[in-house]
This record gives sequence, C-alpha cells and structure tokens, in this order.
Amino acid sequence: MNKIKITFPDGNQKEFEQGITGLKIAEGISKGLAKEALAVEVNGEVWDLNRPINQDASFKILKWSDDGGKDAYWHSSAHLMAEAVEVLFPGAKFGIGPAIENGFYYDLDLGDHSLTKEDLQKIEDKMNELASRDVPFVREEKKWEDAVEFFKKKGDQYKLELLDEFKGQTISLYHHGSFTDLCRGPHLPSTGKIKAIKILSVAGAYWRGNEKNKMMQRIYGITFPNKKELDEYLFRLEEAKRRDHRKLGAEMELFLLTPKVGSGLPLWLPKGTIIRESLIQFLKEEQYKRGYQGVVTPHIANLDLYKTSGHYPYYKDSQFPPIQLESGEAFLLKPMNCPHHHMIYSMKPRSYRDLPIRLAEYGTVYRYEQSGEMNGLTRVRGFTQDDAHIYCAHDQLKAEIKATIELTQLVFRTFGMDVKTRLSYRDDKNTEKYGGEAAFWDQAQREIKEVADDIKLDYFIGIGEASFYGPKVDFMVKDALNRTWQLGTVQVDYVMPERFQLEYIGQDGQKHRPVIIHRAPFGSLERFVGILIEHFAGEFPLWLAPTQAAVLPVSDVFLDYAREVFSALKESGIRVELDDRNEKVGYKIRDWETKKVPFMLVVGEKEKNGGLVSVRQHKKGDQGTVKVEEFRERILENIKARSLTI
RNA sequence: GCUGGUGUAGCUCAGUGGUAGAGCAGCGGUUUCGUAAACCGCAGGUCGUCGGUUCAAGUCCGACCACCAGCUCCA
Repeated sequence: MNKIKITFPDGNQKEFEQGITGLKIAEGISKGLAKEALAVEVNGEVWDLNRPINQDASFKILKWSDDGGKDAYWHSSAHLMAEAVEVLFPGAKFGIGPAIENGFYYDLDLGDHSLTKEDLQKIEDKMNELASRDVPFVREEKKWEDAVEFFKKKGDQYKLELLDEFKGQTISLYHHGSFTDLCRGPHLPSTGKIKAIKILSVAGAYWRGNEKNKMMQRIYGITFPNKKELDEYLFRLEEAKRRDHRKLGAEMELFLLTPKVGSGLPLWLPKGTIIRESLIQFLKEEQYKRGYQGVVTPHIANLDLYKTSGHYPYYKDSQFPPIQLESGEAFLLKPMNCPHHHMIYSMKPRSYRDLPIRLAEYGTVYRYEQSGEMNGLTRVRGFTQDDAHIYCAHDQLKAEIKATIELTQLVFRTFGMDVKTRLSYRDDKNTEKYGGEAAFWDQAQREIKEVADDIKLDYFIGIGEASFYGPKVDFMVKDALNRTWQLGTVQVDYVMPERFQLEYIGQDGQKHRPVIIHRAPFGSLERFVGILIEHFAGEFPLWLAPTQAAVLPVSDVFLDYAREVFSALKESGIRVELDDRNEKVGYKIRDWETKKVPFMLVVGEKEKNGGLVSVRQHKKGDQGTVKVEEFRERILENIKARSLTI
C-alpha cells in the first residue's frame, strides 16, 4: 500500500496509508475531535469525512465553528428534508437545495398541492424521526449516462435539466436512507448528527430564478447540533422582529403608510420629520465645509429631458407613465435629479477655474416599483435623495472620488454602522445594458479601483452591478431581518457629459468635457431612516431623538415648577415635553420608557426647593439629581457633538 | 409582476351560518401620589372593498385592494 503525506493547518506533516478517510485521521488525533468533525478540507476543497484521500494533501478538520462545517451540516439537512418530503409526498419533484447564510432551503414541485403550516410541521416531525435513525450519507460516482438514466426513471425533470450542464463528466450522487440526490457534496457522515430541527417557512421561487419558468415551492429550514442553539436562534429572530422599522415606526409615530395615500408613499409624521431634518442638517453642514452649493428643482420635467439623458428608454418600466398634455407636450415625474442639475451646469459657459462645481439637492424622486416590492421605508415609490453632482476636470476626478468616499464613510461612522463596500462594475458579457464607450468604462472602473486601493478601502467587486451610465462604489447595510440594502453610492459618469454636451473652457482656451460624480451618502432619506430605526432599535442618540427629555411632576402640586423647568430647556432648543397628566409618577415613567425617550426629569418637593431635576435615563434608571442648568449644558453639549452615547 | 399567507375598535387579539367582544390606549370623574401600570365610569365598529350563495354572512364562494414572507426587478 502506498503512503501519502498529509499536511495539517499548523504545518505538521504525517504519513498515512493511501485511501485513508478524514474521519480515520480525526479518530487518530482524538475521539472528541472525531465526534465534533463534520467535514474536512482537502487541498482547499470541502470533502466528506468518509471520502478516501489518495494523494498528498493539505488537511483541515471542519467543525460546527467553521463555515465549511456549517455548510455541510445545512446541506445535509436539506437532503434530510427532501427525504421527509419524498416520504410524505410521493412523486415530489426536486429542484435545488443548498445551504444558505442561515440554514438551508429546498425547491419543490408538488404539482397542485400548496404546502400548509400543518404540512411543514409534519415535515419537521418526519425529519426528526429520520434523523434519529442515524443512517449514513453515501457518495456514489456514476457515468453521466447512468445518472441521466437514474433520474429519467425517477421522473425528475429538474435534475435532468441540471445534468444537461455536466455532460460527459463524472456525476456524484448521494444516498441516505431511501433518498438519492444529484449532488456535488459534501455531506455529514450520517443523519444522526442533525439534532435540532426547525422548518421556518415556505415561499414561491422561480425555477432557476427566472420569472418565465415555473414557480416552485421553497421550504426554508435551519438545524443545529443542539436544542439550545436552535432556541437562541429563534429568540434572535423574535428580537429582530421587535426592531422592525415598520413596527417601531408606527408605534413611535415616525411615519404613516396608508393605502388612502398610496402604496409606497410614506407620510412623515412630526416625530419622524425631526429625525429626517436632523439628518439633512448634519449633511448640509458637512457639505458646506466641502464646497457644495445647494439647488432646488421641480418634481416634474419635460419628457424630452429624460430622452436626452437616456433614462426614458432604459427605465420606462420603472417610471410612472408620462403626464400627456393636449398640446402634445409630455412631462415625467422625475425619477432622478441628475438631468436638472446638468441643466444648471450648462446654463452658461464654465471655466476650468470654476471646477469642481458641486451641486447638492434633497430631491424627491418617483419610481414605479413593482407591486410586490414595497417594503416599509426601505423600498418606496416616492423618496428623497441626498443627491449631489460634482462636475470636475479629469485631473480632479480621483481627488473628488476620494473626498466623496470619505464623506460617505464619515456619515456611517457617525451612526456607528457596519457597512460593506462594493465596487460595482459592468458585466462585459451583457453590454447592451449599459451606455457609453467601452474605453470610458474601463477607465472609470480603473480610476475607482485606484482610489479604493489608495485609501485602503475594504471592498468587494460586484460584476454587473453598475448603473447604466457608469461604475459605482456602493455602501450596503443589513436590516434587522438580515436583508441587505444599498444605502450610499458614489458613481463615476462619462456618459451624461456627452449626452448633454457639457463643456468647460480649459487653460488652453479649448473646450473640454467635464466628468460627473453622482453621489448620495444616505442614498434615500426614507431608506436611511428605516435602517437607522432598526440599527438603534428605536433608541436614538440624543441628537436624533424626536423627544429628548420629558418633565414629570410628581403631582399637580409641582406643576408650576415643572413648567419652569420645561420652559428653561425648551428655550435652549431642547426637544422637551411636559407630562402634566393627573397620573402617578410610576405610570408616567412606564409610559415614557415605552416611548424610548432618553431622559425623564422627575420633579417634586426636593427639586423645587433646590432648583434641581431628578434625572432618570432610558433603560438605565435613576441617575440622581442635578441643577437644571447643569443638566441643560450637559445635554446641549452631547447634542452638538452628535454623540452616539449619552 | 409571480407564488403562498393575512385583513374584526387607535394597538394586541377573541369570535366555526343565528343580536359584534376583551385588554391596553382615548375621554369624564375620584384620588395629590417619589422612579415601569391607582380606582370608577363612558365612548369607540359599514368585520379591507365590491359582488354572490342563504330565511339569515365577520363566518361560505368570487373579484379587487392593502399588508406579510419569498421569487423576479432595482437609475
């Protein structure tokens, strides 16, 4: 028998018989490790524990704490679920069933049957039963023709369609119990490793993600090696629901969505407006320091303007239909602010001395989102962009990109938000989606990347995520339910200057084309506030809190003093409310705690005599008494600093 | 847009074909109170909308609207 050399993660090497399995190696190290092992990484590929290793290899044992281990665990769980479905619904056809970030899903075709909650419970019960039988997952390699034969016999057209792509290759199948699936692997050694099972939901999903294809039923589930972890996960899900901005927005009276106004058209209530305006004020100050100039443009514009920009044909489907006048003129509700700003740029000859010109507007735009797409404040049909366009000479471009990325980062830092940054490139295989010359694109993508590397930006690249006129830097954040939303964006545009014939006179006396940067650090104020609500769970930092403090007299007897305190704070611009209701202080405290107001100021005999307030902080309780003046100065300072903590 | 689910008072929810209910919030009164819910009373509804079945519909059927989950899309 030949020997092979195995290299462990710590660099140690050891010889084994050829054909040894990962599990055997693990057992050789320790029993405990063998028990915890879920899969192995062999030369960078994740393999089954039982798969024989036939040549020298680097080797790592994957446990639950490794991503690769979780993948194998959840992927195997998906197979277990498929087995349960096949037992309960004979003749079920299977699509794909991968592991995902949190758990797994499997796409099914059950003919006419729609799965109910009861069905999901039955599937979960059956999975528990099948898992407890602890049967092994067995890998089998077949010739392509034999695999096709197998699934033909089974009548699984989806698997046959998948097989089409692997023509001529060796195909791996996995068996466990009565179930066999087309699968690359890897899998757990046996079903018994799967201990705690929860089927979460069922939803429709198009076969292969194409809306022209049949809609299948997708079952989502998650599993864990023990019940405690499952319970913790389910608890976190509940917590996330408590943070949901739609729920908090209604409870805290921040915004209103009503079909009487229209789907996806939020109304900002007084308290939500305070948050929105605080954000605008913050960004205005930062932009003023950076040489931006404010402009204001109307909500509709001549349709021809959008034909010039090229937006009209490209995005016809996601615009509200034009407003057609009898004269033949047509107007479009503006889907974006750029063309208006280009008009302002081109109103007179521009000199290189004027550049860069930075035009900023909180511009409300309207887009016809598909009816199933609306989602609280994060996906709406009318929203306000913190938009700006920077017109600069080419030799100024990189400095301007850098400055806009840094401004965007300052914004997210101010809120303590964890963002992921994507360089969004065009897809070279699908060029009809994009405008402009290929050379411009290559140049713009190169320039963005150079700046990103210069400032050591932590980014990933998204092919096909560019806008139609240029590549972008996108800033993405996740909401309470783990859905990713794009917030800020910085985009380089060589196309619009051409389309609008934008020019400046250079030092050489000749006409030149400027380059445009489109940028919006918040992206949309609606979406940003939605994400902020969830980010802070409604407990805003003082500078954003709609109500910063409430004055609570202990009884009517101290109303006069309470009014004094209230006025002193109100006159300093602090957002304070007076609770003059005829209620006990315990009741008032409970009420203001549920409203998530940062400070409650209890006043009674003691406070009145000493010119004091008794400070109670949200969630932290009684903080003792201070002079009214001292409290006022302290919180004014905190507000001014836009501090994240109190 | 597609698939599935949901829609009863401001909010959370009960109500399985026979006279629409509870708690909280609101309003009126009593109480004058010290750090998360005092007490008594009152009011509040075209049961999402429209149509159908039935002697009778919140309840059964259909269409539409909105919301929720997911898919597709996203300048």
